[in-house]
Amino acid sequence: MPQKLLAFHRHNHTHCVSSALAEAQELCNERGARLTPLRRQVLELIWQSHIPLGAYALMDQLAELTTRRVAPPTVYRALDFLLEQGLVHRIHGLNAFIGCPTPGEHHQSEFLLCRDCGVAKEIDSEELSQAIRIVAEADGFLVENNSVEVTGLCPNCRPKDDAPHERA
Amino acid sequence: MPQKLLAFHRHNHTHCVSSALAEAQELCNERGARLTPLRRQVLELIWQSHIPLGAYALMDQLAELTTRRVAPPTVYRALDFLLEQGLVHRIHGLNAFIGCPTPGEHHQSEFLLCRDCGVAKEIDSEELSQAIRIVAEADGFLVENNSVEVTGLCPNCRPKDDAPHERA
DNA sequence: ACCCATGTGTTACTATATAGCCTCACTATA
DNA sequence: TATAGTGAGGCTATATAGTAACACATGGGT
Ligand SMILES: [Zn+2]
Ligand SMILES: [Zn+2]
Ligand SMILES: [Zn+2]
Ligand SMILES: [Zn+2]
Repeated sequence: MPQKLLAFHRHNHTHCVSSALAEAQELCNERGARLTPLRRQVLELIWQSHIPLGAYALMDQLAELTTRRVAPPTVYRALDFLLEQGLVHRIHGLNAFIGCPTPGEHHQSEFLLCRDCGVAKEIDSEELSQAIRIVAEADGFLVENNSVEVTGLCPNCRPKDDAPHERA
Repeated sequence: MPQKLLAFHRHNHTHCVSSALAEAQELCNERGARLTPLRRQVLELIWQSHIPLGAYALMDQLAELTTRRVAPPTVYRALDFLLEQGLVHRIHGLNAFIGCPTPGEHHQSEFLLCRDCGVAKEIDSEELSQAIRIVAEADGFLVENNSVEVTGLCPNCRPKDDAPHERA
Protein backbone atom coordinates (compact mmCIF):
# COMPACT_ATOMS: atom_id res chain seq x y z
CA MET A 1 0.00 0.00 0.00
CA PRO A 2 1.36 3.43 -0.89
CA GLN A 3 2.63 5.31 2.13
CA LYS A 4 0.60 8.34 1.24
CA LEU A 5 -2.66 6.55 1.86
CA LEU A 6 -1.69 5.63 5.40
CA ALA A 7 -2.36 8.97 7.03
CA PHE A 8 -3.99 7.33 10.06
CA HIS A 9 -1.31 4.70 10.52
CA ARG A 10 2.33 4.60 11.44
CA HIS A 11 4.28 4.88 8.24
CA ASN A 12 7.44 6.18 6.71
CA HIS A 13 6.39 9.74 6.19
CA THR A 14 9.68 10.79 4.66
CA HIS A 15 8.64 8.65 1.77
CA CYS A 16 5.32 10.51 1.51
CA VAL A 17 7.17 13.76 1.16
CA SER A 18 9.77 12.65 -1.33
CA SER A 19 7.32 10.84 -3.55
CA ALA A 20 4.88 13.73 -3.44
CA LEU A 21 7.60 16.14 -4.52
CA ALA A 22 8.84 13.84 -7.24
CA GLU A 23 5.36 13.25 -8.57
CA ALA A 24 4.64 16.97 -8.52
CA GLN A 25 7.77 17.67 -10.50
CA GLU A 26 6.91 15.03 -13.02
CA LEU A 27 3.36 16.27 -13.50
CA CYS A 28 4.50 19.84 -13.92
CA ASN A 29 7.08 18.79 -16.49
CA GLU A 30 4.44 16.94 -18.48
CA ARG A 31 2.15 19.95 -18.38
CA GLY A 32 4.74 22.63 -18.98
CA ALA A 33 3.90 24.11 -15.60
CA ARG A 34 6.69 25.63 -13.56
CA LEU A 35 7.27 24.16 -10.13
CA THR A 36 9.46 27.04 -8.95
CA PRO A 37 11.57 26.87 -5.77
CA LEU A 38 8.95 28.82 -3.83
CA ARG A 39 6.11 26.61 -5.00
CA ARG A 40 8.11 23.50 -4.27
CA GLN A 41 8.94 24.78 -0.83
CA VAL A 42 5.30 25.53 -0.08
CA LEU A 43 4.33 22.08 -1.26
CA GLU A 44 6.99 20.54 0.93
CA LEU A 45 5.81 22.49 3.96
CA ILE A 46 2.26 21.34 3.36
CA TRP A 47 3.49 17.78 3.17
CA GLN A 48 5.35 18.05 6.47
CA SER A 49 2.44 16.19 8.00
CA HIS A 50 -1.00 14.84 7.24
CA ILE A 51 -2.55 17.70 9.18
CA PRO A 52 -3.99 20.47 7.03
CA LEU A 53 -1.99 23.67 7.27
CA GLY A 54 -3.43 27.19 7.25
CA ALA A 55 -2.10 29.85 4.91
CA TYR A 56 -0.85 32.04 7.73
CA ALA A 57 0.90 29.20 9.54
CA LEU A 58 2.53 28.39 6.24
CA MET A 59 3.51 32.02 5.87
CA ASP A 60 5.19 32.07 9.27
CA GLN A 61 7.12 28.89 8.61
CA LEU A 62 8.20 30.22 5.27
CA ALA A 63 9.36 33.45 6.89
CA GLU A 64 11.44 31.51 9.40
CA LEU A 65 13.01 29.36 6.74
CA THR A 66 13.90 32.23 4.47
CA THR A 67 14.63 34.60 7.37
CA ARG A 68 12.73 37.20 5.44
CA ARG A 69 9.32 38.66 5.84
CA VAL A 70 6.77 36.84 3.71
CA ALA A 71 3.52 38.56 2.83
CA PRO A 72 0.17 36.84 2.28
CA PRO A 73 0.06 37.22 -1.50
CA THR A 74 3.27 35.28 -1.85
CA VAL A 75 1.91 32.22 -0.18
CA TYR A 76 -1.58 32.53 -1.63
CA ARG A 77 -0.19 32.68 -5.14
CA ALA A 78 1.83 29.57 -4.57
CA LEU A 79 -1.24 27.89 -3.11
CA ASP A 80 -3.33 28.94 -6.09
CA PHE A 81 -0.82 27.33 -8.39
CA LEU A 82 -0.76 24.11 -6.39
CA LEU A 83 -4.54 24.01 -6.25
CA GLU A 84 -4.81 24.54 -10.01
CA GLN A 85 -2.39 21.72 -10.61
CA GLY A 86 -4.32 19.52 -8.23
CA LEU A 87 -1.28 19.06 -6.01
CA VAL A 88 -3.06 20.25 -2.90
CA HIS A 89 -6.66 20.50 -1.76
CA ARG A 90 -8.35 23.12 0.30
CA ILE A 91 -10.24 22.05 3.41
CA HIS A 92 -12.92 24.71 3.69
CA GLY A 93 -14.08 23.70 7.12
CA LEU A 94 -10.61 24.40 8.49
CA ASN A 95 -9.44 27.17 6.19
CA ALA A 96 -6.43 25.00 5.51
CA PHE A 97 -4.59 23.08 2.85
CA ILE A 98 -3.44 19.50 2.51
CA GLY A 99 -1.29 17.67 -0.01
CA CYS A 100 -3.01 15.40 -2.50
CA PRO A 101 -1.70 11.84 -2.40
CA THR A 102 -2.98 11.05 -5.88
CA PRO A 103 -2.57 14.09 -8.08
CA GLY A 104 -2.77 13.69 -11.80
CA GLU A 105 -6.02 11.80 -11.75
CA HIS A 106 -9.05 14.02 -11.80
CA HIS A 107 -10.87 13.48 -8.61
CA GLN A 108 -13.05 15.14 -6.08
CA SER A 109 -12.09 16.59 -2.75
CA GLU A 110 -13.25 14.10 -0.15
CA PHE A 111 -11.75 13.83 3.31
CA LEU A 112 -11.98 12.23 6.69
CA LEU A 113 -10.92 14.78 9.30
CA CYS A 114 -10.03 13.73 12.84
CA ARG A 115 -11.13 16.42 15.24
CA ASP A 116 -8.73 15.16 17.89
CA CYS A 117 -5.34 14.69 16.21
CA GLY A 118 -6.18 16.86 13.20
CA VAL A 119 -5.08 14.35 10.61
CA ALA A 120 -6.85 14.44 7.25
CA LYS A 121 -7.16 11.41 5.05
CA GLU A 122 -8.28 11.75 1.49
CA ILE A 123 -10.81 9.16 0.43
CA ASP A 124 -11.17 8.11 -3.13
CA SER A 125 -14.30 6.07 -3.30
CA GLU A 126 -16.06 5.51 -6.56
CA GLU A 127 -19.13 4.41 -4.60
CA LEU A 128 -19.26 7.72 -2.78
CA SER A 129 -18.82 9.83 -5.90
CA GLN A 130 -21.42 7.65 -7.55
CA ALA A 131 -23.88 8.18 -4.71
CA ILE A 132 -23.43 11.92 -5.03
CA ARG A 133 -23.93 11.84 -8.77
CA ILE A 134 -27.11 9.82 -8.40
CA VAL A 135 -28.59 12.17 -5.82
CA ALA A 136 -27.68 15.19 -7.91
CA GLU A 137 -29.09 13.78 -11.11
CA ALA A 138 -32.34 12.96 -9.37
CA ASP A 139 -32.67 16.73 -8.98
CA GLY A 140 -31.56 17.49 -12.52
CA PHE A 141 -28.39 18.99 -11.09
CA LEU A 142 -25.20 18.99 -13.14
CA VAL A 143 -22.27 18.19 -10.84
CA GLU A 144 -19.01 19.97 -11.48
CA ASN A 145 -17.19 19.57 -8.25
CA ASN A 146 -17.83 18.13 -4.88
CA SER A 147 -16.37 18.69 -1.49
CA VAL A 148 -16.93 16.15 1.24
CA GLU A 149 -15.54 16.86 4.70
CA VAL A 150 -16.36 14.18 7.22
CA THR A 151 -15.46 15.08 10.78
CA GLY A 152 -15.04 12.53 13.54
CA LEU A 153 -12.40 10.43 15.24
CA CYS A 154 -9.69 8.50 13.47
CA PRO A 155 -8.81 4.93 14.50
CA ASN A 156 -6.10 6.22 16.83
CA CYS A 157 -8.28 8.74 18.60
CA ARG A 158 -11.60 6.97 18.83
CA PRO A 159 -12.41 5.26 22.10
CA LYS A 160 -11.56 1.57 22.03
CA ASP A 161 -15.02 0.52 23.10
CA ASP A 162 -15.06 -2.70 21.18
CA ALA A 163 -14.73 -4.84 24.29
CA PRO A 164 -15.66 -2.76 27.31
CA HIS A 165 -16.66 -5.82 29.28
CA GLU A 166 -15.10 -4.72 32.53
CA ARG A 167 -13.22 -7.95 32.81
CA ALA A 168 -11.54 -7.98 36.19
CA MET B 1 -44.31 17.87 -1.87
CA PRO B 2 -43.30 20.36 0.81
CA GLN B 3 -42.51 23.78 -0.61
CA LYS B 4 -39.24 23.92 1.21
CA LEU B 5 -37.79 21.09 -0.83
CA LEU B 6 -38.45 22.86 -4.11
CA ALA B 7 -35.54 25.27 -4.02
CA PHE B 8 -34.76 24.73 -7.71
CA HIS B 9 -38.36 25.05 -8.85
CA ARG B 10 -40.99 27.71 -8.97
CA HIS B 11 -42.88 27.54 -5.73
CA ASN B 12 -44.75 29.56 -3.16
CA HIS B 13 -41.80 30.80 -1.20
CA THR B 14 -43.92 32.75 1.25
CA HIS B 15 -45.01 29.39 2.48
CA CYS B 16 -41.38 28.29 2.97
CA VAL B 17 -40.80 31.27 5.20
CA SER B 18 -43.91 31.00 7.29
CA SER B 19 -43.63 27.29 7.82
CA ALA B 20 -39.93 27.56 8.66
CA LEU B 21 -40.66 30.19 11.29
CA ALA B 22 -43.56 28.24 12.73
CA GLU B 23 -41.54 25.05 12.89
CA ALA B 24 -38.67 26.88 14.52
CA GLN B 25 -40.94 28.29 17.17
CA GLU B 26 -42.41 24.90 17.86
CA LEU B 27 -39.04 23.21 18.15
CA CYS B 28 -37.73 25.89 20.47
CA ASN B 29 -40.79 25.60 22.66
CA GLU B 30 -40.33 21.84 22.93
CA ARG B 31 -36.72 22.27 23.86
CA GLY B 32 -37.07 25.21 26.18
CA ALA B 33 -34.87 27.25 23.86
CA ARG B 34 -35.64 30.91 23.40
CA LEU B 35 -36.38 32.08 19.90
CA THR B 36 -36.02 35.76 20.73
CA PRO B 37 -37.13 38.53 18.36
CA LEU B 38 -33.58 39.04 17.13
CA ARG B 39 -33.05 35.35 16.48
CA ARG B 40 -36.38 35.08 14.76
CA GLN B 41 -35.57 38.08 12.60
CA VAL B 42 -32.21 36.62 11.62
CA LEU B 43 -33.86 33.34 10.75
CA GLU B 44 -36.44 35.15 8.66
CA LEU B 45 -33.77 37.08 6.80
CA ILE B 46 -31.92 33.88 6.04
CA TRP B 47 -35.12 32.39 4.72
CA GLN B 48 -35.75 35.33 2.41
CA SER B 49 -34.42 33.13 -0.38
CA HIS B 50 -32.82 29.78 -1.06
CA ILE B 51 -29.49 31.51 -1.63
CA PRO B 52 -27.05 31.24 1.26
CA LEU B 53 -26.52 34.54 3.03
CA GLY B 54 -23.24 35.79 4.46
CA ALA B 55 -23.01 37.08 8.02
CA TYR B 56 -22.04 40.57 6.95
CA ALA B 57 -24.81 40.84 4.35
CA LEU B 58 -27.16 39.74 7.09
CA MET B 59 -25.70 42.38 9.38
CA ASP B 60 -26.29 45.12 6.83
CA GLN B 61 -29.89 44.08 6.23
CA LEU B 62 -30.47 43.91 9.93
CA ALA B 63 -29.01 47.38 10.36
CA GLU B 64 -31.35 48.75 7.68
CA LEU B 65 -34.38 47.12 9.22
CA THR B 66 -33.67 48.31 12.71
CA THR B 67 -32.18 51.61 11.54
CA ARG B 68 -29.48 51.07 14.07
CA ARG B 69 -25.89 50.00 13.73
CA VAL B 70 -25.50 46.24 14.20
CA ALA B 71 -22.13 44.83 15.18
CA PRO B 72 -20.76 41.42 14.14
CA PRO B 73 -21.12 39.74 17.54
CA THR B 74 -24.85 40.40 17.51
CA VAL B 75 -25.44 38.52 14.31
CA TYR B 76 -22.87 35.81 15.00
CA ARG B 77 -24.47 35.03 18.33
CA ALA B 78 -27.85 34.70 16.73
CA LEU B 79 -26.33 32.49 14.06
CA ASP B 80 -24.64 30.34 16.68
CA PHE B 81 -27.97 29.80 18.35
CA LEU B 82 -29.68 28.89 15.09
CA LEU B 83 -26.86 26.53 14.20
CA GLU B 84 -27.01 24.83 17.58
CA GLN B 85 -30.73 24.34 17.22
CA GLY B 86 -30.22 22.95 13.74
CA LEU B 87 -32.39 25.67 12.24
CA VAL B 88 -29.74 26.82 9.81
CA HIS B 89 -26.65 25.28 8.24
CA ARG B 90 -23.32 26.84 7.44
CA ILE B 91 -22.02 26.53 3.90
CA HIS B 92 -18.27 26.61 4.42
CA GLY B 93 -17.39 26.92 0.77
CA LEU B 94 -19.32 30.19 0.64
CA ASN B 95 -18.90 31.48 4.19
CA ALA B 96 -22.65 31.72 4.28
CA PHE B 97 -25.73 30.39 5.98
CA ILE B 98 -28.93 28.78 4.75
CA GLY B 99 -32.15 27.76 6.42
CA CYS B 100 -32.73 24.10 7.11
CA PRO B 101 -35.95 22.81 5.55
CA THR B 102 -36.14 19.81 7.88
CA PRO B 103 -34.94 20.85 11.32
CA GLY B 104 -35.71 18.65 14.25
CA GLU B 105 -34.45 15.50 12.68
CA HIS B 106 -30.80 14.92 13.19
CA HIS B 107 -29.16 15.03 9.88
CA GLN B 108 -26.00 15.93 8.08
CA SER B 109 -25.19 19.02 6.14
CA GLU B 110 -25.41 18.05 2.48
CA PHE B 111 -26.06 20.52 -0.30
CA LEU B 112 -26.26 21.05 -4.01
CA LEU B 113 -24.97 24.55 -4.80
CA CYS B 114 -25.65 26.19 -8.13
CA ARG B 115 -22.67 28.33 -9.10
CA ASP B 116 -24.79 30.36 -11.50
CA CYS B 117 -27.95 31.36 -9.63
CA GLY B 118 -26.52 30.67 -6.19
CA VAL B 119 -29.42 28.57 -4.97
CA ALA B 120 -28.64 25.88 -2.42
CA LYS B 121 -30.72 22.78 -2.07
CA GLU B 122 -30.32 20.53 0.91
CA ILE B 123 -30.23 16.87 0.08
CA ASP B 124 -31.32 14.26 2.50
CA SER B 125 -30.25 10.96 1.06
CA GLU B 126 -29.89 7.94 3.23
CA GLU B 127 -27.88 6.31 0.43
CA LEU B 128 -25.37 9.13 0.48
CA SER B 129 -24.98 9.16 4.24
CA GLN B 130 -24.70 5.41 4.10
CA ALA B 131 -21.97 5.56 1.46
CA ILE B 132 -20.04 7.96 3.64
CA ARG B 133 -20.43 5.77 6.70
CA ILE B 134 -19.20 2.74 4.81
CA VAL B 135 -16.14 4.48 3.47
CA ALA B 136 -15.33 5.88 6.89
CA GLU B 137 -15.77 2.59 8.66
CA ALA B 138 -13.49 0.89 6.18
CA ASP B 139 -10.80 3.15 7.63
CA GLY B 140 -11.86 2.60 11.21
CA PHE B 141 -13.04 6.18 11.32
CA LEU B 142 -15.85 7.19 13.66
CA VAL B 143 -18.12 9.66 11.87
CA GLU B 144 -19.58 12.47 13.88
CA ASN B 145 -20.58 14.96 11.29
CA ASN B 146 -20.34 15.31 7.59
CA SER B 147 -20.43 18.24 5.28
CA VAL B 148 -21.09 17.69 1.60
CA GLU B 149 -21.05 20.66 -0.75
CA VAL B 150 -21.64 19.75 -4.35
CA THR B 151 -21.07 22.61 -6.77
CA GLY B 152 -22.49 22.67 -10.28
CA LEU B 153 -25.49 23.88 -12.23
CA CYS B 154 -29.08 23.55 -11.13
CA PRO B 155 -31.79 22.43 -13.57
CA ASN B 156 -32.60 26.06 -14.40
CA CYS B 157 -29.03 27.08 -15.12
CA ARG B 158 -27.59 24.03 -16.83
CA PRO B 159 -27.45 24.11 -20.60
CA LYS B 160 -30.42 22.35 -22.15
CA ASP B 161 -28.23 20.13 -24.27
CA ASP B 162 -30.59 17.20 -24.23
CA ALA B 163 -31.66 17.71 -27.83
CA PRO B 164 -29.14 19.99 -29.51
CA HIS B 165 -30.08 18.68 -32.92
CA GLU B 166 -29.93 22.02 -34.68
CA ARG B 167 -33.40 21.60 -36.07
CA ALA B 168 -33.96 24.41 -38.55
C1' DA C 1 19.15 45.68 -27.70
C1' DC C 2 14.16 45.30 -27.02
C1' DC C 3 9.68 43.41 -25.80
C1' DC C 4 6.76 40.42 -23.43
C1' DA C 5 5.19 36.97 -20.27
C1' DT C 6 5.49 35.11 -15.87
C1' DG C 7 6.82 34.97 -11.09
C1' DT C 8 7.67 37.29 -6.82
C1' DG C 9 8.12 41.43 -3.43
C1' DT C 10 5.53 45.00 -1.19
C1' DT C 11 1.85 47.96 0.56
C1' DA C 12 -2.52 48.51 1.50
C1' DC C 13 -6.91 46.92 1.97
C1' DT C 14 -11.32 43.94 2.30
C1' DA C 15 -13.73 40.23 4.37
C1' DT C 16 -14.81 37.05 7.99
C1' DA C 17 -14.98 35.90 12.84
C1' DT C 18 -14.04 36.29 17.94
C1' DA C 19 -12.76 38.22 22.83
C1' DG C 20 -14.16 40.73 26.54
C1' DC C 21 -16.79 43.89 28.98
C1' DC C 22 -21.06 46.17 30.20
C1' DT C 23 -26.07 46.65 30.80
C1' DC C 24 -30.59 45.14 30.88
C1' DA C 25 -34.50 42.07 31.74
C1' DC C 26 -36.16 38.09 33.75
C1' DT C 27 -36.25 34.63 37.35
C1' DA C 28 -35.34 32.32 41.55
C1' DT C 29 -34.71 32.38 45.77
C1' DA C 30 -34.34 34.62 50.77
C1' DT D 1 -39.36 43.35 48.67
C1' DA D 2 -34.56 42.86 48.24
C1' DT D 3 -31.12 40.52 45.91
C1' DA D 4 -28.36 37.36 43.53
C1' DG D 5 -28.06 34.66 39.38
C1' DT D 6 -28.74 33.92 34.49
C1' DG D 7 -28.92 34.68 29.69
C1' DA D 8 -29.49 37.99 25.82
C1' DG D 9 -27.65 41.47 23.43
C1' DG D 10 -25.04 46.27 22.69
C1' DC D 11 -20.42 47.84 22.19
C1' DT D 12 -15.24 48.37 21.26
C1' DA D 13 -11.53 46.30 19.82
C1' DT D 14 -8.99 42.71 17.76
C1' DA D 15 -7.84 38.42 15.50
C1' DT D 16 -7.73 35.66 11.34
C1' DA D 17 -8.27 34.93 6.33
C1' DG D 18 -7.89 36.51 1.70
C1' DT D 19 -7.30 40.07 -2.32
C1' DA D 20 -6.07 44.30 -5.25
C1' DA D 21 -2.73 46.86 -7.34
C1' DC D 22 1.68 48.12 -8.48
C1' DA D 23 6.77 47.49 -8.74
C1' DC D 24 10.58 44.76 -9.91
C1' DA D 25 13.06 40.87 -11.72
C1' DT D 26 14.07 37.13 -14.73
C1' DG D 27 14.27 34.65 -18.95
C1' DG D 28 13.08 33.73 -23.80
C1' DG D 29 12.19 35.20 -28.35
C1' DT D 30 12.82 38.74 -31.92
ZN1 LIG E 1 2.86 10.38 5.48
ZN1 LIG F 1 -6.52 14.55 -4.00
ZN1 LIG G 1 -38.86 28.56 -0.93
ZN1 LIG H 1 -30.88 20.62 7.33
